[in-house]
Amino acid sequence: MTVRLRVAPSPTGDPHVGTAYVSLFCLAFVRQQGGQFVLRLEDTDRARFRDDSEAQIYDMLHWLSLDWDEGPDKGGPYAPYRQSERLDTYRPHVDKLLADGRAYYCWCTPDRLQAMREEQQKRKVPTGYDRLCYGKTREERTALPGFSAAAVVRMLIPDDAPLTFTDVIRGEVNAPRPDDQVILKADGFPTYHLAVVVDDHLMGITHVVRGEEWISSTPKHLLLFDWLGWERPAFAHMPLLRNTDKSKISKRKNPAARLTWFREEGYLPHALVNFLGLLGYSLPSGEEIFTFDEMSASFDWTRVNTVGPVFDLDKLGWLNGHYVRELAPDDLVRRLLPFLHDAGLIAEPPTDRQHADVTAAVPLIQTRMALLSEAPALLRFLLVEEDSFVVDPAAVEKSIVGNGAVLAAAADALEPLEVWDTEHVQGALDGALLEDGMGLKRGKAYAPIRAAVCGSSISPPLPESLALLGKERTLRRLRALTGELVV
RNA sequence: GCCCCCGUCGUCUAGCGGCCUAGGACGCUGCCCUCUCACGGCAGUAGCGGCGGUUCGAAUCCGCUCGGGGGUACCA
Repeated sequence: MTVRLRVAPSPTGDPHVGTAYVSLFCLAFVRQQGGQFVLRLEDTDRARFRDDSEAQIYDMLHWLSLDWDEGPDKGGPYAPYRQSERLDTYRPHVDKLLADGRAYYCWCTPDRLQAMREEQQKRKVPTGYDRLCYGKTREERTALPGFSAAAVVRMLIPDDAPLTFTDVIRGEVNAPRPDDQVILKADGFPTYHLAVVVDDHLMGITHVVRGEEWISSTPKHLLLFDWLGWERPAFAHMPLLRNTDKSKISKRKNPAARLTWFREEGYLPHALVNFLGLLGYSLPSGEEIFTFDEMSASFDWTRVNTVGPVFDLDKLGWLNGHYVRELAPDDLVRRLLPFLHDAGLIAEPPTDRQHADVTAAVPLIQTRMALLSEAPALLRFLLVEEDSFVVDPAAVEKSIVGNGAVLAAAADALEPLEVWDTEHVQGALDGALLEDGMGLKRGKAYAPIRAAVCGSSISPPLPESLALLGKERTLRRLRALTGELVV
């Protein structure tokens, strides 16, 4: 029997990091077992529906190479994969439950339900529907208060509803006793609870993998599977990703809750995948740097933790830096180009000169960034339009004031160079400024030059930087600051 | 309020009764390398929430307690 798992995001806004997290674990298992992974859109909430969300979900999962075998975009034997297009498939099951006496119509208004809950809370009893509508015809109900013309359908939860189930991550789990849950809304759409059960069964899903937040509604699903005469799937409730304050990760408190944020900030997709695999999970080998295939090969649900991990950006940054350093230089160049363009440093597409400059400079900055978005600051001195070049005032204050003589000496030493490369530049500089020249230590000598030419007190190695910059710009920047600042 | 889940360094984790005076990683601190910043190398810092049991022996099992989280919707 082949394993079939699914991820079921709701297109309600920016794709959520939890979708990628759950997808990764599903896929690790599916690929190991040779099963299928289904992408299903749970778009039954018309109020929160966002039009562009679906395309973004595809985009981000593709970016992460978390690919599905069946879905709304690629079809499959159980199409359609959008719940909004499956409305007809839910209705017969509702009718069956109604006919079997497992569900009933309810005409209560939202106001009445809210008042009822408030009153229950005041009395310190569990909140839940009071079954005012149960067993009544529409006509009988009309006479009572809080009547609404549009009816919903509710489950009739029996006293002996099963509350225990086996979770492949947690073992035996006790879940709370459910309320008479609405399964069909007044607008004719099913609620998540009905739709998920019907679709999971019809699509042959063998393992329901979802966030821990769903544990409390699992008994409703159990009941539905049983009532409809369907075999229950296996359940795996993943730990919830957390904000720093331990609350469930949210877009409001944490930029990392939005998947698009990672790409915008210059994280590498395989770094993010590796990091997500580290949250609530560890490989048997103890290795922390691993690929999807390595994770998949040894994947085991029982190794998934039950505690919700805090999403630690520091560690992700370190991992990203590791992967940046591992990139082939031309690959890094390709990934850097969009960031340099967004910073206004290069054209789109880049000129040959710009492309050559970036290619030559990449080896100098590869160990100097954790995120791709840090590249513009590192390469600004090289790529900026000459008349836009400015020296950071803090660097002027710190390294240039009082060192005009060093700049002048450096310019004089570089001026006659015929061959302009790292070796010759460094030779000229050292000859003029170190023991055979001004008698300075290299650190002392290079600081003002670095500030004047690179515009900052931090830069890639100096001789290499000057070699890339070229003689003309180097001398112009040195001369621009020599005169007025000599003490 | 009611119900459920969970509890090892600041963070991610290893541990599944003796191998633990608790291991690794990130972070942080110091040192080395060094033209700045990084990278790299080395060292250090810091934890089994608490209290009772069970046991010859508990981070590992049980109970209570405290703490955290989630659910409690015609949202998913």
